[in-house]
Amino acid sequence: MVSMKEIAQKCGVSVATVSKALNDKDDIAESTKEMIRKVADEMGFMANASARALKTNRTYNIGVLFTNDDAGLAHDYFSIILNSFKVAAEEEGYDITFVNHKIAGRESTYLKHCEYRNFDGVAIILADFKDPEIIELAESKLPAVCIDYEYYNCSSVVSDNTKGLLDIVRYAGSMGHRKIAYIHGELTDVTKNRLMGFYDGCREQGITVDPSYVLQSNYHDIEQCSECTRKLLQLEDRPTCIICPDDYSAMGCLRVLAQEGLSVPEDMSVIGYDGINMAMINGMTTYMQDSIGLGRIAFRKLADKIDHPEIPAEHSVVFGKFIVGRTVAKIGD
Amino acid sequence: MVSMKEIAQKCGVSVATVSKALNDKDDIAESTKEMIRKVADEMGFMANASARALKTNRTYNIGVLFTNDDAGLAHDYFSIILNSFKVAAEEEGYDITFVNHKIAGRESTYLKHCEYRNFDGVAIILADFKDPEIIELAESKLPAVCIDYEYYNCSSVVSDNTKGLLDIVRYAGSMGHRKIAYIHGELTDVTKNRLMGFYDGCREQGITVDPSYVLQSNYHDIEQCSECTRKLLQLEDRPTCIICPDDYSAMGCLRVLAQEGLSVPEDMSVIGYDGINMAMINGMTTYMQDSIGLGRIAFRKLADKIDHPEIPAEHSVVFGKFIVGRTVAKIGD
DNA sequence: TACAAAAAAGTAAACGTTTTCGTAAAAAGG
DNA sequence: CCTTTTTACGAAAACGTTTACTTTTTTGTA
Repeated sequence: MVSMKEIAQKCGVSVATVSKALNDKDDIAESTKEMIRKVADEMGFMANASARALKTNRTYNIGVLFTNDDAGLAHDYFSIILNSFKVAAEEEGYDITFVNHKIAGRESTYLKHCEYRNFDGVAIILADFKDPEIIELAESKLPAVCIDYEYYNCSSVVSDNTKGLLDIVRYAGSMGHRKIAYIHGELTDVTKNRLMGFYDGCREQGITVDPSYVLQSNYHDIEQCSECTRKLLQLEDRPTCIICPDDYSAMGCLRVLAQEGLSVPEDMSVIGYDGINMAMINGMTTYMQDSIGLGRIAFRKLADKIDHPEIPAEHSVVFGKFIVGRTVAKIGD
Repeated sequence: MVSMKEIAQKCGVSVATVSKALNDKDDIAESTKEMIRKVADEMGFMANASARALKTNRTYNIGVLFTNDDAGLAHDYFSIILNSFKVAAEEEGYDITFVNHKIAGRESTYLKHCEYRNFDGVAIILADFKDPEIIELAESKLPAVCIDYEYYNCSSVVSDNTKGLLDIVRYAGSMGHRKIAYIHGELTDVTKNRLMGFYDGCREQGITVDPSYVLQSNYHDIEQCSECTRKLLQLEDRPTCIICPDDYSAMGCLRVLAQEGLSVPEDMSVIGYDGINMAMINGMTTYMQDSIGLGRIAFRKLADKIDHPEIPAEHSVVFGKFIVGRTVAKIGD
């Protein structure tokens, strides 16, 4: 690896001059800069990020927390957010590195890992938000941004979950559905907001919610959602429309319906959530979250926080879009 | 950030002793080590990766090349490989950072980026293998491993593409199919091997391949695959079975068949490739690549190369598994 | 021409580690 | 009790940058 020292020698100037020339400082003559840049190119010079970081306390590297549980990077919804975050970050010269809790092979904490790597900031994209280690990280001094979760002094970007469910229920209502079931995910903030939207929507339509129509499953869990679907089918007074926690677990719902010989949407209407690729291809009626927007805005928030650590935490909401597919029937005429 | 200097002061020893104690060198008394470790813990000490890297020329950071084109990180097949690579790497104390060709916001090359960040090695997981920048990277001194592509002096891990197609054709043959179409991807090494397996299988079964049954599409391209499917349907003598480039683009094939009012598998059999989640859920007959194995083995190869740069490039093959789904009918009885 | 001001370049310390080499003290050997 | 070996630790240089400060050179002005 050729270093500034070698360039300095070849150019007959000091190392400081080389550094300043390559960083385009204004106390170096333009002619000297050009000469140095030319030689640096010829010699195939590349700065050393470690040395630079050591001196400047800035790595231009962002930590990303993305759990390996569940589908990990293959998660159909969060992987898109991550990709969009990555694209935005690279656009502005940041690299991204995954945060884990090992350092040099031995156990550590997420926060320690970030300190070790000197990340300029961290994005908590997919994680168990109740994990004390995650909380420690979010509440630390390190600039951070959370996706789909709000901590007190950590910026966040969340989807408009309340409106999402409201739109869904309104649509179902407009199609004549009065018996609407909602299989929701674990009771996180996201779910609570969606439930709020669900109840609001029902109230608006003058629908009294049958408590047995509201079931708890888990996000991204096909089996659980299948199980809940079976329960709904066993009810004396079946719903006519089932809202699933997300498009992926909705596959479980669809499978059970197929097994029971029910066709969608003729015998049962189904609505998903997220707008993942597979759902769109298969004509699922769903609420498409703006995952690309989520990732991009999350990066922006984080970059702002890195540049201006004094700005207070901000909580942004990103709006999605209701998608009319082929899984909801018009009924009751 | 508390540094070794502060610990040294508090302990009344030198910085060198602190470093050696924390790195468990054997010229430090056990009692001293314990004392230093205790104080370090109390003070919340965390080493500085940049400083360490500067001194040791080792970052324990691996660069991962994963293009943003196409689906990017949301790619149903490669994201699983990446995840498995990530898990394996983290297991052994490596971090992973994405490689791009920007440094501090200005254009650069992939190789330069790796030099800048001092990666110990690089994994080329999803990329345009004909891009000169990628070739430069693969052929460089930097320890590297490629997935699904072979360069001369770069280790690689590839899937058993020939056997994959052989198994597929054998199965189709065993189900009575003699008119088998193959929509393949771009003419890469992967495709060439698959074509070899395809022709081998046909020969084995005594099937003369009708040239109009072999069409070129692109991987992961639903539209192209739809288009090819339409072409096949227009043939006077239609095939009875269509093999698609991959499970994802097979969705295009299925959609066209549905549009034409053909049911699968009664009117047309369809076989995919990859064994992605969506395909498995939907009962697709396909060849499941061992993507988890691919990622894990790729990491192992890379780690070995990092530890022993002198070992020559190795090319490993990972075997997959044929999956019998519900998209191929038995015919001809 | 002389001198101040501005421009250009250099000096040296610092960032936080690791590691080689040196040395004092302790232990072992005779 | 003296010499040799071993053990435990420290001093200092080095990794490749950046940057505050100083020095030298050039330019401008009277």
